[in-house]
Amino acid sequence: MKVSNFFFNTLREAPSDAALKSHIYLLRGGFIKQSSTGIYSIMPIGLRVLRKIEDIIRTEMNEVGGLEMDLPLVQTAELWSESGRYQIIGEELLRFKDRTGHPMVLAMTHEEAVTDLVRSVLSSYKQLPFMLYQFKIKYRDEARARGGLIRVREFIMKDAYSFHSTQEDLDQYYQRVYDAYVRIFRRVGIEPVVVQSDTGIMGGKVAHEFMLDTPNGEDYLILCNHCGLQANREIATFARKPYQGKDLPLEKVATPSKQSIEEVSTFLGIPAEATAKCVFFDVDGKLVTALVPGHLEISEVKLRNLLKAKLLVPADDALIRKSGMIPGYGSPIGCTQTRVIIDEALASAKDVVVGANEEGFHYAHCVPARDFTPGYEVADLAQADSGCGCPSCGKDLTSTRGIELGNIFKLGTKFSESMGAKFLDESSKQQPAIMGCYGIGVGRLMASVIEQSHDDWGPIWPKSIAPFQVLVVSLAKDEPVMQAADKLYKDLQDAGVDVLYDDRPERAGVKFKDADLWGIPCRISVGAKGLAEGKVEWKLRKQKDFELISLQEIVDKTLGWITE
RNA sequence: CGGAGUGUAGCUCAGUCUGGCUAGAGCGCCUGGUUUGGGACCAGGAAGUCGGGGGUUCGAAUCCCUCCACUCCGACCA
Repeated sequence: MKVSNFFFNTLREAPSDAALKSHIYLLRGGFIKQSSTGIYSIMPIGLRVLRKIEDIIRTEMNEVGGLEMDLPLVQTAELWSESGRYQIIGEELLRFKDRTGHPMVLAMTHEEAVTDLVRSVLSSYKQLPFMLYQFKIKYRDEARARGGLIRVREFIMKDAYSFHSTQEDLDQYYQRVYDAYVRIFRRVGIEPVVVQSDTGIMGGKVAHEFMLDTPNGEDYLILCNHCGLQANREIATFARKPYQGKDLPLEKVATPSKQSIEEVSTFLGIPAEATAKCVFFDVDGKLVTALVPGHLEISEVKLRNLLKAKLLVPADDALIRKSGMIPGYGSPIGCTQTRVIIDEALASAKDVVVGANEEGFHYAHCVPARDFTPGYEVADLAQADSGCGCPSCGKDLTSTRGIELGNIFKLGTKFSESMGAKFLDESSKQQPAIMGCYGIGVGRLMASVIEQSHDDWGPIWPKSIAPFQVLVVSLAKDEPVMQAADKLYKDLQDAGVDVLYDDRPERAGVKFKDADLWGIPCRISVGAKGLAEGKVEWKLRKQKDFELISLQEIVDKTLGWITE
């Protein structure tokens, strides 16, 4: 491809609404154009990167026996009612009516569609197992798209679905996909952090997320640097260090207008760990009171999973007071009208400060096991944080942020059961297929590679997914230089190299700046000086300096570099 | 959905507070010339419903009302 024939633009300055490096360089290099919030057009050079990422994923999916197919983007509401998700999922699912007034949705994921497809074909265990996958537009009506391609509304996802006759078969296959995922991310230049994750509205029990470790990530990860345990903070378990004070009788203390943990602990001169944080939730219209040690946060995901709640939101004052609790001074002591759940750490804590359920008063020296009457439940409720104990080795955990690149779920029979994707087993018994599902956001992956690989001048693509592997630049308009550059371009093309040729009559500086913004990993410059000695300049994007290579050797050197 | 902010040329922005000539600059783009190794220079040129609507006023990019779009933080997130 010649640049003079290419449709592109590069920006000297970054648009002011881009904050992340990946967003800035995708815009400046002309890879993408924003159409509206979270919706982007992909320019030719950007599509070349996306396609190369897709090819890598496709190869690895085929490697584990995947079969590529294509499912509809527009689906009927009935399909989503069958699984129950039409009712459960909120506004993120875009609903609309077709011309006949029939309720429809834009698919945000394809479990329903694939299960519908499979149930129409599946009848016997002899057909199992198999895995179907696709690269498909998803639409999610995100409350807040952000960060360029990191979080968008419309995006291409590789989604894959496997079907099995036994749990063992799924377990085994799940591990194969896990390994394939690690290979995929390594091939695009990312060493993923794999964490245990919540299964959310997908149902199922086991799930992993493949994350890019970066301060710009929107997920929080809990890691143990000693034993290697890794989990999403939403579900990370940890070893408690319950506060152990003195054995003293409960004592009511005045804490006038001190409501927050910080205010109370400062006022009483005690550490935050020596308090109990009392948080109220509205769970399907009923008040649930949850308590964690004062220095920790509640994990709403843990609570939601525990309660199997559909809707869990912070309770408003009216609901709290109606149930006999006082906001800011709440505690389970003497409370009878709400369900009380306390974190494991509090169950064995001693001498903590809790609310007195009375405006302006707290209780000191509380021993929950002794004083929380009439009753309570104990659960893993608190969100792990750096400094908490590792649940397997006991050492301190650390916290970091990450971008979720892909995930894998053991779905089980959630969809096959509710939608009737069943088969006859060896003993002629009807069984629901056991499913797994596996996703990767392609555009997000492209952006993540830049997040991890760039310098002050632009992205640095690994050659596996670069828009072109090699860029040939002519540095002068005079005939000998142009002819030599033309010939080199043709020679490289003939040798099968994926090459872009900057044949524009621009100054060298302009071409070099564009080359950096395109991030093409190898640049070969043809100039008058070098040509006088029969040489051209060879420079890798990630290196500072170039070396002179003779025209006779340059094609072989390039081929050698490509197959390195 | 809460909080904060921004909307003037393709991009970056000035002008708005304190209303007043024909709405500006740099970059980019077009024409001609001069240049030619890290975003050159000179001359000329095209390009704007000042986000939309309504209002106040002799007069609105500027003041008021309202709607919209976009960004960031938070909530939410298969």
